[in-house]
Amino acid sequence: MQDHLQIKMDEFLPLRDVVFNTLRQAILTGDLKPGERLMEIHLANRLGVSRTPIREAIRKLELEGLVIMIPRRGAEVAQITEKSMNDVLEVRRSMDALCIELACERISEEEVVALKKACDEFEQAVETGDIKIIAQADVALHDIIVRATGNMRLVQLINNLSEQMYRYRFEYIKDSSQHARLVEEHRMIYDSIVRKDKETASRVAKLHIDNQKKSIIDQLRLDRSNR
Amino acid sequence: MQDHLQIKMDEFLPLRDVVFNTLRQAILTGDLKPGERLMEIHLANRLGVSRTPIREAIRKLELEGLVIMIPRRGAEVAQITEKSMNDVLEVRRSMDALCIELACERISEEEVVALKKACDEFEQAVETGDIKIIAQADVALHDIIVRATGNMRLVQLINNLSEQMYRYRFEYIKDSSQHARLVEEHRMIYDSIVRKDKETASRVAKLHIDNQKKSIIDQLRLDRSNR
DNA sequence: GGTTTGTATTTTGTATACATTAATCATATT
DNA sequence: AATATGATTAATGTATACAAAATACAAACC
Repeated sequence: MQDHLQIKMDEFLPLRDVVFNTLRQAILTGDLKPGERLMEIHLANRLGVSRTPIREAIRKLELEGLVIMIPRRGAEVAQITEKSMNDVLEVRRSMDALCIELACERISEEEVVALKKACDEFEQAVETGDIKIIAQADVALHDIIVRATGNMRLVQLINNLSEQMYRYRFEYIKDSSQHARLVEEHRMIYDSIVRKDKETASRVAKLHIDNQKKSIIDQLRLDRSNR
Repeated sequence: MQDHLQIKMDEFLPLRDVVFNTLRQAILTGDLKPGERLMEIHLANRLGVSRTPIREAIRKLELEGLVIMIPRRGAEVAQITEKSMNDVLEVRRSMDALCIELACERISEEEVVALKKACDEFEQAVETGDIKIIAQADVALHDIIVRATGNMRLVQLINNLSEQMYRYRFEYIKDSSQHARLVEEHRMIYDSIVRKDKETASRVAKLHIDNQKKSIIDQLRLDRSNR
């Protein structure tokens, strides 16, 4: 683990939640790598807190599937296998389709405007060529759709599933030959939501995931062979 | 909280997991009621352990959505609102459809046999008229289908969603006028899986949830008005 | 050489202690 | 009488202490 694991003090959150967010972020960004052990005293010293909040944070990470517990040996960052990624993508594909169908039914006028804006901003982001900006614009756009469902449980589940893909998504975005396709897909999604065309919307959403799948899995394989 | 909250000692599980399972069960069975506070010292005394494993169990229940945390006030059993139940059912409906479609593709010969057996056993369970036996047979049957997907993430997600419905499911099963319909639906599910007819299977799975929805929501309303 | 066994060390699992904040309740004041 | 206020109690948040298990490593043994 490189040493930029640092706690961001949020004055009014319990330490356990601060630690939880910190570790979660570290895992998602790859700062803490799969297989790496999370040793309590170590983390406690590094983050300048006691073991208690560390342990409580780990319990949540455990349930979230980001770390696995080995009894009497402690926690380590969960390995992402090809199988587990396929499982995630399979569910995500279906949930995204559900999201967009519900969005067709329930999206508000303001949200349609926001979605339009997000589409335009994504197009601009693509033009900058900056991966981080593009990824951020992509998240913002999808977030609008997910929230438009009004289903908070669904929001939470999608977020959890997205987590698992987080690290590997970048490779797809990096591939600039896909950018035109992405912009086009987003516009199709926008159009079909506006037209309340659930059929098309759902098809595009699934296609959207299918397109990402190959590069995510490739990246995953590459990652594994590099260890 | 009535006083049959008791710990079941599993020699080789960490206490936090034993406590987690105990509290989880207590919440699902309604032994711990929505809104009821989970006070650490009380629970610790009652279960004969210290606060530490209690707290760690609560962290997991928190992420699972079964309890909510109020800062500096502690945990209480999550209220199940009509909205949150609708959200759950909406996602569950879609996931069940996914499950059964995947099962069509991937179910093994042995699992088909097991599913047939589970169907028959459900029919027998219905004949006994015993709610608990029927509910159990129902769970067993659905479990086979979910597992037949081979998607462990999906299994985990469906289990989490089922939790939320757990308490309220019984009312539907109690209504014996629905029994014939249930048996019929199960047979249709079995048939369509054997024929690998994803279209029909998916439709029946959704219908299956839709049929349960009304009585679950009714029960929820009744539950709320009784407090 | 390889296996085994024993000891030291590390790490987790659990309990407890201390600090801080929230809730309670009685008393005083207007 | 109603509201404020202050002391008391109780609960959570955090840190630390202690016990037990796992690991690592070295010496003894075959």
